Amino acid sequence: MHTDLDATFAALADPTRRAILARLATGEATVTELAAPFAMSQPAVSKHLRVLERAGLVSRGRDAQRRPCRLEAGPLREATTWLAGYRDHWAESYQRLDALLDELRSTDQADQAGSRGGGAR
Amino acid sequence: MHTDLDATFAALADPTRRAILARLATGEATVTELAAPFAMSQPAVSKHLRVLERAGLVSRGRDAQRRPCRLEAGPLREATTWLAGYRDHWAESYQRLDALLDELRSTDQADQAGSRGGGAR
DNA sequence: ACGGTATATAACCCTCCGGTTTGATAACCA
DNA sequence: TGGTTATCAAACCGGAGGGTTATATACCGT
Repeated sequence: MHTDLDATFAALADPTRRAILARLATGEATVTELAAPFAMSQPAVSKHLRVLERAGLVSRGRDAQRRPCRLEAGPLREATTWLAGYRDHWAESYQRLDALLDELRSTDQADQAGSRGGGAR
Repeated sequence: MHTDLDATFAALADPTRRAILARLATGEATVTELAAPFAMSQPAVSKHLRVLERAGLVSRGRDAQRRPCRLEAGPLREATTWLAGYRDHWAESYQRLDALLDELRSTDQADQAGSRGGGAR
């Protein structure tokens, strides 16, 4: 379980991969679809997908040549469960973090790039 | 903003650093105290602390020669806020998460005075 | 069977990371 | 003043990470 969190957090530490996850939150997508928005080669994106897959954050099916990617949110839940262990500390330091969090809530949307309305906002 | 999450998740991706945070959750500690449980040199631990400090997860005071470390949970909250954007996806496949979600939701409402939509499920 | 599309693999860069050992800095204690 | 304690800084090393280009693989459509 060490290792799970290791892989999960490491996978989330890259903005390209977080953007891929945000895109996948809107539904399945192929590798080329996922690669399109980025200014990098297709193999680079494939590597990112491999990292996400190894972390269990993405699974892939098969549709002819295409290999559609799907979000697997299990590891995200595990990560959140781990973070929840520090909830009390957020609360302690909350008052002086108030401003920061307000700012964060607005900038949050940019990073989540259209990842459906349901969540944090 | 990307960079914050980059540094935060990258810092959390190492089990030694997570252990350090867990230790600091119980109160301040000096570098040597933090280094004691680990089978690695003190400079290695200092390096980990620097990573945590750069990520804003740890701050340090000064007590004579000692440089006590203190947990700063702000980035953890930031990370959780990001993860919360995927709440709906966890919920799809994991009903046993209800307890955690309820707990988180009630905290959010208390802390943020309903600024966040309660619409998740 | 052929050409095009979608994706993976290989080989190769360069940088960053986690660890080491050694030596420097700074503050206490006598 | 000298010695001890606590911590940092520098130099180094092996390996992993993120990127590239070029090439192979697999499947479709005709």
